[in-house]
Amino acid sequence: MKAVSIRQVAREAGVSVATVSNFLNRPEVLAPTTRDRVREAVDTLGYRPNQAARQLSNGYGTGVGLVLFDVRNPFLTGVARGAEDHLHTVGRTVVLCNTDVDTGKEERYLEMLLQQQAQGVLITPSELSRAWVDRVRALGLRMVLFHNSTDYPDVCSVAVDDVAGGEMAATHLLARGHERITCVTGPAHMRQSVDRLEGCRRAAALAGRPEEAVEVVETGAFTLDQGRRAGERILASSRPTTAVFCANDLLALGVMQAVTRAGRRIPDDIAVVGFDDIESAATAGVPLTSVHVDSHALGGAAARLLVEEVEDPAHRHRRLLFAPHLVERASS
Amino acid sequence: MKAVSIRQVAREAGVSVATVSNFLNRPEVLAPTTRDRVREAVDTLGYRPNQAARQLSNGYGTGVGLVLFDVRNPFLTGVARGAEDHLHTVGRTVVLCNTDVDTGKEERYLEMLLQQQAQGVLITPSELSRAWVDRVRALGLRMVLFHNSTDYPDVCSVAVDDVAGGEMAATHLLARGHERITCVTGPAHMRQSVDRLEGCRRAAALAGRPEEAVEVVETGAFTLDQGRRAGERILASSRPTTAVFCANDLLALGVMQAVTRAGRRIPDDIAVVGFDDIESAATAGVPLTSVHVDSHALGGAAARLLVEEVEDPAHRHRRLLFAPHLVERASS
DNA sequence: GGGTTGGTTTGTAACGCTTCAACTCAGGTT
DNA sequence: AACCTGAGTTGAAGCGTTACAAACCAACCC
Repeated sequence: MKAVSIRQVAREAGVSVATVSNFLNRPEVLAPTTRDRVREAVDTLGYRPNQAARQLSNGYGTGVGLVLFDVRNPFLTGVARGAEDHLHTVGRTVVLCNTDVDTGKEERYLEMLLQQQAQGVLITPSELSRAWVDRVRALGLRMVLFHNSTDYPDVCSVAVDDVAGGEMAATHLLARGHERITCVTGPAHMRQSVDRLEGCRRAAALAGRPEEAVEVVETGAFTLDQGRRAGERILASSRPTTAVFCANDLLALGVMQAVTRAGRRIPDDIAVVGFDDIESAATAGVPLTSVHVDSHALGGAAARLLVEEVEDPAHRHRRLLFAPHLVERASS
Repeated sequence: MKAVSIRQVAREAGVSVATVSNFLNRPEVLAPTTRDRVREAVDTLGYRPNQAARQLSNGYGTGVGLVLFDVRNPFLTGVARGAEDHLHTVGRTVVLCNTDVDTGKEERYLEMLLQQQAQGVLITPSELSRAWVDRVRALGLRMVLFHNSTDYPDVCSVAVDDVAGGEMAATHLLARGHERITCVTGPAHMRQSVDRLEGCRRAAALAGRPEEAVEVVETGAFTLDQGRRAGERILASSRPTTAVFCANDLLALGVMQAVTRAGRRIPDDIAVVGFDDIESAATAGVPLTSVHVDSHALGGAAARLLVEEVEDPAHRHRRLLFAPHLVERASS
């Protein structure tokens, strides 16, 4: 089962190996008759160029590292699929790496990708910093970050516009006639909490509502359980609400459970809007209105940026911000 | 930014390249002092072996193809993660490929993996047949299938024991005192429908119930919408039911929506059990009892089988069947 | 007829590593 | 003193490709 080499093809076609190599890489330089002869030889022998040899000679391979916190995160799964789709069409190969936000693992993966002479990495950086960026740069790895930060103009990155998302959710609720909005956020130090809340406030301001029109309920984590508790707090509040915007779908589902359990109707008594549009949002008892992010497009865009960086010497680093959109369902 | 080669390390350490190569691959043959000298040279120079060169010389690479219908399928996402985890620990690299059940795409991916001299593939075959297996074999690609079939004893495969799963779901319901069970299946030609139903029937038989104790409701697809319709049909039935087992969670969630909408209570009036234990099962309005499959373990097992096939000449092909387990929640 | 041209083709030196037969040499045997 | 042993080391031949400079050659020009 010895693989066919370029030399055998050359012999079969009665030409030199250089000609076969040209056939593979620059067919247009060959005389038409030669081209046909080589093509035939390739077909009859079932020749398959050896990627390793190619890479050794070229100095770089076709691999691209996809370094993610965890593919199981549905958002990242979409990103992975989007990246793979595009990279495949441009002849690249995707090497999947899960870091679990562990800088050690991340480091080892980058090291491995370097040995493979990967063309670059699409990465959710575990610990982004100037030093980190510089170090990866120094390794000679090109990269595109999945990260929402304006601090690194010398790296390409793609991210979601959380402020815009929060704004569209709140605008939607206000347009439905709700006077005030209760915004359930995650931990205050997380960018998502901050930005989505800011979008919410901006919508209120734009609609001419006073600042108190947005009431904040902060939770300790973006979980179902925390959502349930937030829901109970909201119901027990002295100033009842008719509209709740949650910075994430799990929180929203939790709030809905609490509300339903208390015998209140959704959306009649209380309208709820989430963020992320996870699968559970659509399949919930009362399907949840949510801010949807096109993770597939995001992954594709990252892939495109990387390929551009590799192929275009005039490449300029840039940051792509993706606008989400609202998916209206029964909960609002 | 020229990469350091083995030759430079050899010079730095004052030894031959063969010795450095030995240091890398069989350190135990070196004299301790030499070993230290080489180690030091490697460190100071920051040497990183070139994977392509290694592969060219060895005749095979470190890559393993992970060829799936679609990583976005939550089950396959888990499989992917499980496979990656294990392959990483044994120094392999995962190449992600999505086929969308398109034999053309699948074919192209296998071709590509062959050029990369991948060690093998873990695959959800788009169209399994004797001919297909033989062809992939002929290409010289080792493989492990994610497929539930006993027809190919000459290939390793891993799958879920659907019969056992159906049985545990039904046993659970019967143990709760339900006299009869309505089993909502997907299309009758799909293996999952058949096997899960069979498990259900087996449980009834084992519990000494008559055959009519299991009533079948067939649907056209494993979707939420079909579940809703099945639910309506069940509610409208002349022979009311108190327990429903659905061959998949989406069907179960649909049934639950129909039941709740009709003002009946879960689990008081009707108990529901699903299959797959997708995320939405846990986050549903009434958390859904479901048959859980450890996709991570499945992926890991497939990876292990492949590695064994590569490394152990005495390897025997085999089929691994994974027993699922029931996750009891509020719906039953 | 000799010279030029430009389209084609080719010989061969890398690319960086592994492997294996061959070699070295200190220490032990006879 | 001649010989053997075995641990440690090494030179060089690949592995399959690419790319470059050189060679070839038919057609064309003076």
